[in-house]
Formats: sequence, structure tokens, C-alpha cells
Amino acid sequence: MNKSMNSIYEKIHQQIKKVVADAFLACANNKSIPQVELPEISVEVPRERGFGDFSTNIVMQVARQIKMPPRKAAELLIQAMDLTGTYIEKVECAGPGFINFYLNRHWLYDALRLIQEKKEHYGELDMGKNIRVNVEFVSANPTGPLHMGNARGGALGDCIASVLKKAGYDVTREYYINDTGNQIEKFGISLEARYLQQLLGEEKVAFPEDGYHGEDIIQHAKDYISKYGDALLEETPEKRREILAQYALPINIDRIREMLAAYGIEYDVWFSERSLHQSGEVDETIEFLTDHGYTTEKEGAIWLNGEKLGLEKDEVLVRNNGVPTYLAADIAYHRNKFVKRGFDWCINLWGADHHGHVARMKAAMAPFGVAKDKLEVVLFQLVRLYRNGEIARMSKRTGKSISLEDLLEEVGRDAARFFFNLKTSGSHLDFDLDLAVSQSNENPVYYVQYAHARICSLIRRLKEEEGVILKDTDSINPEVLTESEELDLIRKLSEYPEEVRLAAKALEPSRLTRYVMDVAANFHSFYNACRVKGVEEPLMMARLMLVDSTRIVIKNVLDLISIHAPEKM
RNA sequence: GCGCCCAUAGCUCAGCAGGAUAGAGCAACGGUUUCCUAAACCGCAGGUCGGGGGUUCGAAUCCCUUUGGGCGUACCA
Repeated sequence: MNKSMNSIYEKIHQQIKKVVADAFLACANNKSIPQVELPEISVEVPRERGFGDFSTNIVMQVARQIKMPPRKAAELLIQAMDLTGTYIEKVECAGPGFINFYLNRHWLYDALRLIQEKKEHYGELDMGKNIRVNVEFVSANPTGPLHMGNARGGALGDCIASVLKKAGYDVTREYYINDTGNQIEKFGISLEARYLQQLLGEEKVAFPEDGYHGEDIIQHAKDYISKYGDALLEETPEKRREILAQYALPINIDRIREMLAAYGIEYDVWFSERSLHQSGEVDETIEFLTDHGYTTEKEGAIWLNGEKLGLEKDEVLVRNNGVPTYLAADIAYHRNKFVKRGFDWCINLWGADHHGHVARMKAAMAPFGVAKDKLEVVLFQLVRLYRNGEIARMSKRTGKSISLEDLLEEVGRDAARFFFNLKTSGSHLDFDLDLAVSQSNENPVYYVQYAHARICSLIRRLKEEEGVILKDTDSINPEVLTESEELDLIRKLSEYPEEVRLAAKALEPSRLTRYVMDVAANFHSFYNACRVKGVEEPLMMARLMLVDSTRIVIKNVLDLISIHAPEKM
């Protein structure tokens, strides 16, 4: 077996593509089929097991070019195929012109050996070789606690990063801290109002309508007073707001950091928006755009020239009071990622309510020589929580809207991350809080974790009660595995690297969550049909290898989505 | 008004770079435990892929149109 191979699928795809391409060539040589430029030969797994292990629709794709009925051409190709040195045992033409490949079982046994060879590295790919990718997610305003949208974006972003890493990309996880601008201004005003209310009496000070109304603001004010007293009463409002905001901001950021850590997310970079202004990069960016004719001045403000960038309208970069907009800072931020830090690819996770910003952001990168597809924005739909069959808006604990902290307390990290990664990012997500905590067969989290615990228990008992441990792979003969449950399970395990590839390509880690549920299902079926303990040695050892390989894959996927793989339940 | 997203089994969702008889989980119904964890397994059901039109050998998938939901359209972020 090729030592550098990552995936049996890869190998089989290559074999089939070569066999088909060579057959086309042979037919061209004997003039039975006209020579044409072949498109990429797609190899897929047919829906029906009866249609073979793999199939290709290449003949139908070129039917028009070669001016032949697909079935006729397929028959000619099959006759011309050279199958030596491949897993392919039988080839048939079927349906409107599919070519179906039936493989001998050695590919499954090789797949099993591959898992044992790679262990926890099974599933790793090199599709992202030498590509540096920045995944930016959550990036919530540090003006309050994290909410459900942040929770979904967090789970998604973290898992996208993990999937890309598994696929071989050089991944940086990043949090963009919006620690300046209007929201922070409002934050300061809110803190100031609470501060004054505490000291002068609530009725004496009006709280701004559009301020942050949360309890946490009041708590910050109280804490500040107990630490530093009432000295700020003497300060100007501007100074007061600034001091209060700069007091509370680091506290909030630390809380966010701790909360995300509890959620299983660790960032490589915390990037401050404020630092972009302080370093002069925002000004530099606006200057660059102006120098290259991408801005116009009107009504005292500096506008980004929308028409020149293919946008519907102009956008303000610098307000008529001289303060740059969020967009200006965001352009500078992305310029920093691409130009200053040299990322090849940047992925941003945004709630669907920001979709209007996508085209602007992509277009605004063009002047810096950044192609549109270098910036990828994954939009995710927002979350609806259900409890007792009804939409749940309020936390049980605080009576306020449900925060990430509430969610972790109510359902735990594993269930939260699992459910957020069960659906594609573009679908609206209904989160059933009751289901997430229920210890029943309705709950998919337990279903998967139980499979892992069952395996660990089996391995443990074999060792403790029978003194049996897994032998060296070379001394085990997997060919004694012939039951349909055994073969189905191996087949499922063999798909893993391919699932990683597809998940990375589509930026959809939810594929892997659904995949691991399939693995668990196949395992449970196997477990009910085949005994490991108590059967004769060669078969027991082969089954133990299969069981251990299943453990490796389940653990591998759960690690990837940062969910615990318990050894006992 | 204009733009974006969504619509598939009773419920929650896959499938959508066009492909063979549209899949899974849950719920419902019927079975399985002297035996490695029954948080499991096996079986049985369940559909005008929102409606209409088009493109072609072939459409849940692509195009047009229509309906119903969500969102965006700030010198907010």
C-alpha cells in the first residue's frame, strides 16, 4: 500500500479515471469512438448498492460530442478496459449509459489497514497545502454577553476552522474586537447613565432610549463605584464615558474569552479595531483609495465610489464630522489580513442580517489587488429556541433573553455544539432545548457518544476479562470479515477522508456531524449482528480491529467538532 | 419598490457543479434481551420536492414566473 495515501477513495477514483481515460484512448486508436477532449471524469457512489461500488456518467456527458448513443459507447469502452492492477472486478453498462464498477473486497480491507496505520491522523488531507487561511468568527461587540447568534456562529466558525485544518490548510482563528466607534460610544453613555443613577438616584438621570439596557451595565457601574468611588462626578461627560468604557471593555472581553473557552473555542488572534485606527492603517487605507480614484467627496463626507466598483450605490467612508465609518475600518482590517499579513484566503462568518455587507466588502478589496473569491463570507441563518414545544425567548435563570452562558448551563457544551453543527449554515435552525438535554433515543448526541462508550467498554472488557488486546495490524487477516454488517461498517469508515474533503470544499462541517451519526448507526447494527468476545481467534482479532477502527473514526470526528467522546456512559 | 436567503414525509432536516426507483432521524405501528452497555437493534409504513411554465436524452437540482415566510436597503455595526 502506498504510504503517503490518505484516502482509499482517492486511490479508487484515480484507478477508475485512468481505466476510463485509457479505454477512451484505445477506442480512439481503433477508431471505434471519435477522439474528443474529455471533461473531468466524475466518479460517484451509486445510490443503489446493486449498481456497483462506484460509477461514472462520463459517456452521457460526451454523448453529443462523440455523436453516439451512450450505451453503445459505454459497451465499447468496457470492452477496451484494462483492469489489471486495480480493485475493479467487473464493469457493466446500465441505465441510460452509466458505467458501473464492481470492486473486489480488498479495497475495504485496505481501507481498514489504512485507519490502523494512520490512527488519529486518519482523515487528514493535503488539499490546503501551503495555503494560509484566516477564519474570523463571532467577533461580537464587547458591549454585552454573547447571544444565540454568536453561539451558532461560534460553533460553525470553529468547526470550519477545524475542518480546514484537517484538510491541510494553515488555519488562523481570529476574533475581531469592535472596541471603538458608535457602539462603544453608546456603551460609554449607557455606563455613564447607570453610574450617575447609582450615585444621584435613578429618577434624577434619564437613561438613553437607544442605550444598552442590560443588567450587566448596571453591575459594571456598581462595581466601578465600589472600586474607585464617585470621583468621576467631577469629570467632563466625555472623559467620564471614556474612563467607564475603558474600564468595562477589558472585563467584557475577558468574559467573552472565558465563555468561548468554556464552549470549546480558542482563538489564535484577538484583533482590535481600535489598534487599526491608532496605527494609522484606517487613514492609510482611505488615502490609498483616494489616490487611486475610488473615492469622491460630497456633502462634507468622503464616499466610496460604488459605481467604479460595481456596487449599486456609494458608501460613506468618512462622515462629515471627520470620523471614519465601520466600513472604512473594515476595509482597513481586511487589507491588513490580505496585504499586511499575507493570508491567501479569508473566511468570515456573519449572521444573515449582514448579507448586505458582503458585496460591498468583496468589491472594496479589488483596489488592493485582492480577487473576489479570496474573501469568502459564510452567512448563517439565525436561531429559534424551542422549549415545551413553544418558542423560548427568555432564560430560565435570568428572565432575560437567552445568552450563550444560559445555553451552556441548560444543555451543556456537547449538545450545543452538536446541534449547531447538525444543519447546513444556510438553513434556519430550530433548537429544541428539551431534546438537547433528554437522555433518550431521540437525542442524536447521546446516540453517537454511546457508540463510542460501547466500543471502549468492549475493548476494556476484552482486555480485563480475556487478556485480549489488538495485535499488530500485519498479523491480522481482515479478510475473515464477510458479514454484510461488517462490510457496511468498513465501507462507512472508508468514506471519512472523502467526507472531510467535501466538508472543507463546501465549508459545511455539518456533513461530518451527520456522517458520524451514520458511523454510529452502522456500528450499532454490527454490534447487534456480530459478537467479538467469545468467537474464535482470527475472527475475533479481525473484528477487534474493525471495532477499534470505528473508535478511531468516531473519536476523530468528535474531536474535530470539539465534543467529548466518553469512554463510559 | 429593489436586492438576498428559505420552502422536500406528520415534525426536524439531507440531497441541489442535472443523472438510475427522491433519502435520514424523530414521531406512529409491530417485533428483539439466559449473549460484549436495550442511551441499542430489526421490520412496517409515510411524498403533486410550495404552484405554473421553460431549457434536454434526463430537472428537487439550471432559467423565467407566481405564492408564502425571513432579512437587507443608515454619514448603525
